[in-house]
Amino acid sequence: MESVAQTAEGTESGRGAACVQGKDLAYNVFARSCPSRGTLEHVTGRWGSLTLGALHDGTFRFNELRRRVDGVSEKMLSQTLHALERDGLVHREAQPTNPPRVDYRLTPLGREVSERLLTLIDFVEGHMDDVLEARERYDGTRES
Amino acid sequence: MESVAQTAEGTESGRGAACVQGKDLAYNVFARSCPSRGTLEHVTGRWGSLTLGALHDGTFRFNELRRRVDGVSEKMLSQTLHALERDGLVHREAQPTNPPRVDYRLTPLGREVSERLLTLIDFVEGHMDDVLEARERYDGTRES
DNA sequence: CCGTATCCTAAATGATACTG
DNA sequence: CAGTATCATTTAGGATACGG
Repeated sequence: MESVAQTAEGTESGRGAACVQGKDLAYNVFARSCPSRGTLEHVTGRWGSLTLGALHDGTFRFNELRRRVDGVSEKMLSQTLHALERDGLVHREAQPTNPPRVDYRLTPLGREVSERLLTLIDFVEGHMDDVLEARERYDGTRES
Repeated sequence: MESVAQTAEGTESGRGAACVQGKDLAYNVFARSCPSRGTLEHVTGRWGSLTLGALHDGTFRFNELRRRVDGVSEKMLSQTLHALERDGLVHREAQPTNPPRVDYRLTPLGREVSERLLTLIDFVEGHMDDVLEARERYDGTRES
């Protein structure tokens, strides 16, 4: 009987141990080697978050997405889309035409994720002035 | 007069161009080199997201945090906390005692961010079974 | 206890070329 | 168009040692 992750000592409030094993609330990103941590990284990763955010606006082809996610390379977008498709967040539909046409869109699950992600993104964007101001204060009290 | 980022062509719906310059809604993570992208990465990054999530539960000392964020190294936690402090999301309070005692907690802004982040994290954790199932389907239709 | 400094490895990313 | 393959480079990350 080996416990999967002994995150906290037990005295504190929230989110301790417990990853998988049993019935309900079993996943815990705070525990190393919990599969949910990997998925969270796909979702919140540099390109994953932007790709999910872009797909929130509709259905797009590969190169359309590339333009919407400014700065992403072919390789990274391809890799990101594969990971999100594998996790069941993105649906890929290839038309057997010539030239080929491939459409990407969110699955219902992916839509729920991107909804919550966009809530976060919009909040951050909406408070960038506060962040930039905080940075100036932080940097100001330390110039050597 | 050089436009900062020509993300989309204009035909599509949402989130095109516009980063900074003027009055209100000016930041756009989808544009390369928009400062909000950097902050989003601090917030959603591998250790940033877990650190903000851990701090949602209260005030913690450095090594308490290290235990809560299972697997983080001293170096990464230190770096992460500095970035979050600089962005005005985390407050650091050092007592001049011996041995030293340093407490970390969320700022009001950081709390709002972590709230939205946790909404996302909890959703992902709550649907890991769906994700894992999707992965099996994905992998199943492709075993060479 | 709370870190920083250093060194080193592994992973992520970018650039380029090429295929169906 | 929609990618994959390969290679070069950058960056993140871990281990360790040391200092306030």
